[in-house]
Amino acid sequence: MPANSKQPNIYDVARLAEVSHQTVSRVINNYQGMKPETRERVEQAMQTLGYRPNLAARALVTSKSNIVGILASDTDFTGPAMVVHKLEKTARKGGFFAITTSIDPDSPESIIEGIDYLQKLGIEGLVIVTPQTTAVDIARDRLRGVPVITIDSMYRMDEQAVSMDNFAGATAATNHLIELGHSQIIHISGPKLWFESNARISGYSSAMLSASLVPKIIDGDWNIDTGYRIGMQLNIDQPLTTAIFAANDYLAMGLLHAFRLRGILVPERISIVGFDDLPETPYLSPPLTTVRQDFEALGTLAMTLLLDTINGQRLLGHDRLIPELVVRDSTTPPSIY
Amino acid sequence: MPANSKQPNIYDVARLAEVSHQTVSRVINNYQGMKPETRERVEQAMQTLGYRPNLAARALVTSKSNIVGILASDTDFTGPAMVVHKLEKTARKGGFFAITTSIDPDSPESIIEGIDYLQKLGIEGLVIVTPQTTAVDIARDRLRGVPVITIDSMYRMDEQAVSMDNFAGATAATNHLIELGHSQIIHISGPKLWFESNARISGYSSAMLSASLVPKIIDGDWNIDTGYRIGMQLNIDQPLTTAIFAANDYLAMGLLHAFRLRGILVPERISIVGFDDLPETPYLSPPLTTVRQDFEALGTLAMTLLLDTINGQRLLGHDRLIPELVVRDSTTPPSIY
DNA sequence: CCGCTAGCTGTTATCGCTAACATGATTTAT
DNA sequence: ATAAATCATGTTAGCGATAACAGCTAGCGG
Repeated sequence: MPANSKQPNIYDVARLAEVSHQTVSRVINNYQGMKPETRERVEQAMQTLGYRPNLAARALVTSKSNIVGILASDTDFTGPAMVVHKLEKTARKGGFFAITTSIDPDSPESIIEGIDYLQKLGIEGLVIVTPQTTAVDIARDRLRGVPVITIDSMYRMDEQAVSMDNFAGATAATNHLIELGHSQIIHISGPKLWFESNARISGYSSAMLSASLVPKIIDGDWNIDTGYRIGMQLNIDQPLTTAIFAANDYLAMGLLHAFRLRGILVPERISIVGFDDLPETPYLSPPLTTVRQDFEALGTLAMTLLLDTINGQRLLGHDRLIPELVVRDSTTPPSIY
Repeated sequence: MPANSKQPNIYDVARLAEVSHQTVSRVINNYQGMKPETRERVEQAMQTLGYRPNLAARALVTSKSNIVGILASDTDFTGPAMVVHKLEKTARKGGFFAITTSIDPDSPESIIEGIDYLQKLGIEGLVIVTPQTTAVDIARDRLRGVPVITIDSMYRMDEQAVSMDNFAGATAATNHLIELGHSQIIHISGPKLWFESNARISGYSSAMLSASLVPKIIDGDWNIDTGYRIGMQLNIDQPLTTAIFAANDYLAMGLLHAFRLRGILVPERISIVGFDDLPETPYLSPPLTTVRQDFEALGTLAMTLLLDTINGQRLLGHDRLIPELVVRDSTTPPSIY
């Protein structure tokens, strides 16, 4: 095996098949209008030589890299991970390579660095999965001419984006509590810089106001121990609170744990709703009422849109997925006292 | 901005800086031994033109793609996600691009497809994060000459790999239970095809046998509802069982929930140990004793090794990380009855 | 004051492929 | 039967970079 180590190229194939290299190129590119017999011969030759087209050479001459970028935030949350996974799969199915770069969404430098890195590769499109506002602007500014699509940016409807309708999800969660008869409902929000947080806050507030109730928001983030800390400190008697809508399941789990330690019964004393429907939520004590998002559909949709745009088959638009309320045992009507 | 849309190339820079294109190339490649003044001039020109080297052209002439592949399994578990994340970061820091391809680890075709896909790009190295045996062999067979490194393959010590010592982790978990005084300890395993499962089974069995105890293994997988189902069905009285070592935290969480429903007290009646240290494990009821793995270190280490090998600075070897037992409230000495 | 050696910079060829045009062999139209 | 149109394939040039070597200046010793 050490002998002729070089990878065969298009000329080697051409020689073996006794055609010109251009004919080989035609076979590779599936050109219609050549003798089936010739094509056969070329394919035979490619087979026996184990020929593989050199993408760098092709990229050089066509100035098409066949690569799309994915800019994802540092976090290891399951949602984004599933989205990224589907993005990659869909890209591959569409004949593209997807290269994922993770960034620290709070550091503009990190974002710029990530985008420059992708740009070096000559990406033909970009999907941003960083649900944080600044990345999009930076990307559009630096990647002129390259289609950029965002996942989730509900409150900037001008953007080219695929979004999970967090507003609708939050509304559904809040309305569920309202319909059960709760009137003192607190929302524990996610971090302020995230698209999702804001959309959920809006959805919650809107539902509360529509029911002539007063929104009350406690600032949080996505972490379980934040939920725990808030749960340990929160005074739910004054003013009397009977329900909490947490911005994600981790917060809800932290709350559950804190209330368990404090002897506050869920759902008897207080109802809790989460958001995300993590795999373990049905197995919590009590099983958590939450909002399920179809991340896989989100990823597939986003990449499909992007590829269609690259291929000139469509212009980027705005598409939206509606999450679904999953009612479990952590919510009941408020008890009478 | 629509005017001269073309990206500037090395010749444009050369013209502006009044040097030859080769001199520009020298600047790009940080060649030592040119007049600082010339370099300055060239850098100036690159700056004003917004020049970016074309990687495809470079790859073509150097036959170095500067890309490494990551082959990861379909799963969305946090552990692998963190590993992949660090792999990418480390690759980027080392001047490489990392392209992740997710595969279905149970389908050889999917593996072959993924590898071929990566090979087309001309990857210079590959990290396999599919903790399942077949992928490695396929990769090595198809990617002759390209260094391949595996994450976790404890039981094939000949391989070039970085591994989490699941055997040691499982031993630690089991010994912890033994030292507490348990003698009837069941292991609920992960899926048989995974490296990790087998290593944990071995570690458990070995610890049991060393203590002259009889191993008892129930086949499971990684899913929480499997843990739940097993927990609902398991007869822990006959023979009397006082402790369970679950192959991962999800299984443990499923067990916890089932036992809660059945009124079986944890840890009073039965102790439970998990594996992984998911973020929510400290907040379970009771907080879970588990085994923590430093996935980030694992990813960093693996990619560092791979890049060093590509750069010819080292030969791939075998490196190993030891996980750490984290004792919480779900384990106590067996109660006397 | 000449030639030789460094020290910089320039010239030419080449990587593997596709685009654009050119050519030869057929077929069709008249 | 002959010009024109069609089909299948071949030829040439060039994408943007690096490699390898060539060439030009200085500075130094003799």
